[in-house]
Amino acid sequence: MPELPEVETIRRAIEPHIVGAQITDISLPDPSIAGPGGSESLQPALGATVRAVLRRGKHLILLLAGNSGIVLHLRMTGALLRCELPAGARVRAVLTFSNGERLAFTDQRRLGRMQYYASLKPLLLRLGPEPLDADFTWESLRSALKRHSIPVKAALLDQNIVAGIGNMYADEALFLAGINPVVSANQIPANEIRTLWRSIRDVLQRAIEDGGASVSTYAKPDGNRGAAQFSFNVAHRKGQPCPRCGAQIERIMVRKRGACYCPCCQPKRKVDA
DNA sequence: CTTGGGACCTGGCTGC
DNA sequence: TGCAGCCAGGTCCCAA
Repeated sequence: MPELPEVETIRRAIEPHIVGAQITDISLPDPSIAGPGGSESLQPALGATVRAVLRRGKHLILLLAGNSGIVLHLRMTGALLRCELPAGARVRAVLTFSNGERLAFTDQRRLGRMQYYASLKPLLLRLGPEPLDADFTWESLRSALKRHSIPVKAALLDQNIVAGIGNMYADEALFLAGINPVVSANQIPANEIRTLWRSIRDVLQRAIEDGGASVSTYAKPDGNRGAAQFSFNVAHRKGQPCPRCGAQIERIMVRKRGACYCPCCQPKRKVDA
């Protein structure tokens, strides 16, 4: 599923091809992708020039005039392709540009969205810090987690606490930090939060370098698959051996979401060393 | 303010 | 074999 590394991979892949070009056509085979406003809500973007391609959390943003833009969210099964469409692709929207470029938004499950924002400010302010930016410090993570009694896994998925982390990378970051997913966010000692902070950044950075993780429908804009899934320690590896200790990886439900972890490397209570 | 639950969505899987 | 029903999970909305 597209999380921060997948969206960042897409951003880097399309940016050089559409910055400076005008949007000459917006076709919506599935108007519901634009939300309640339907096709008409995207009309203001017609003819506009793409000034930059940005990412904020899991949102992909085509920055247009002033503070306006088109915001895409791929949710579960969305993909953005500038290649030949695979057979059976569920095309929900097609953007055509003045330089001949064409981007197809495919989305099997129709949860994805592509919407025009006259001002991007509310969206940008609503989300938590970017985990790879300098203002995301371990102290800022500590103060955010201090306010929450929910399981730390649920806290990492909360886009207001930190933006861009989804189920896969939350599991991976917690594994690297040796933290059990059900531990309350405000019960984690400072030294472990520092380790978690570093793990979050390491996991995301490495996944970007690998072009994202293709575990289901995710593909890069050129149609190729990412490679980050080959480096997973616990995510999507239920029943397989932990790469660190060999114990069997378990899958439990945390707040209605699946969580994969190593019961040996991520104990609820630390044993004295 | 925080927390929890349901809704959305559909291909793939499970079980009768 | 056929099919009902569950499951995956990111986000929004509502209630407590």
